[in-house]
Amino acid sequence: MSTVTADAIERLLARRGYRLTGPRRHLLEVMEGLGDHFAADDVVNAAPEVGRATVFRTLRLLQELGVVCQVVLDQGALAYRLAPEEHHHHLLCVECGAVQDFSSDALEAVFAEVEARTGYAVEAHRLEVYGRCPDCRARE
Amino acid sequence: MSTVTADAIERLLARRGYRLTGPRRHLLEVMEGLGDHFAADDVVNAAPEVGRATVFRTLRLLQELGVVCQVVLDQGALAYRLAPEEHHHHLLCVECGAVQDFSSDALEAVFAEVEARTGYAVEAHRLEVYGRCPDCRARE
DNA sequence: TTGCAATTGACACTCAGTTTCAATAGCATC
DNA sequence: GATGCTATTGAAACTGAGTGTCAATTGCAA
Repeated sequence: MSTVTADAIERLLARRGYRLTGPRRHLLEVMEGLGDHFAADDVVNAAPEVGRATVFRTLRLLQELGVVCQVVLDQGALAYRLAPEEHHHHLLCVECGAVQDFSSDALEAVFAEVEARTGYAVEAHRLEVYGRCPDCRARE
Repeated sequence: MSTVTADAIERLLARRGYRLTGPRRHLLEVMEGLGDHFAADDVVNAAPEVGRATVFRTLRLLQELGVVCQVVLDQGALAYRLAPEEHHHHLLCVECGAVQDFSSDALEAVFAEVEARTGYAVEAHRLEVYGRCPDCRARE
């Protein structure tokens, strides 16, 4: 899976005219080892041989490419996550911090309603859901 | 309206055992003058006689009381906003930056589905919708 | 192999938010 | 109205997240 991902991203970068550099490869590997979500500085610390600015630049680039997405934690802090291909939302456990993805068709109806009521043209959105995961619920 | 708000908040603070202090009064007034959303530092700058730490403490307190809410801007930066009483979401114009509120019953169905599918107990959520407002759409 | 533009790293900087702690000030009580 | 206790405040230094600059490096196409 790791090689598939690296391959896919390699092709993605080339197709968009970006170079496949050592630091970019390395950062992707590091992120795969960081769990379901991580702070920018986790990446900086886990890749000491890569410059701080490069970490942030790469994080931004990978977001544009759809490879990485942002997660808004319950207190408002930002974290990052390797993104699945499809459009998705995040479900966060407020107790253990786990993050998992979900998608929902019903959400489209919400946006259609909003457009009709407000006259806005909806272009994007962010939905983060906070709750307690099955494991944490069982544990108490 | 301004006095009603101040009154309501005064009672809210007292009811919860907080003191109604000069800085708290002053910050509320300042926020009312800052438009539909503002950065924390906008408040710091607009109230130079109040200490920086107090601004952040007050912002946090007012969030707990439901008087102020956070807005996640399209690039991920956090802003604040005086909150309407009811539960609501934000609709942001990516062109002019305007923020307005909306609510949606259809969203409840989404959460019910998520709970059923994942076993999570949903406790809270954040939904920000980005688009172009009627004015900006007309202007082009 | 070469050349050039994309990329990098070091470093200093900004912006957002927190911590600490002594000084101040609400507010309940007398 | 004065008193006293505790919540609150302000100054200042600090952390964490992200950006800007610019000379040096390096993919990669030719």
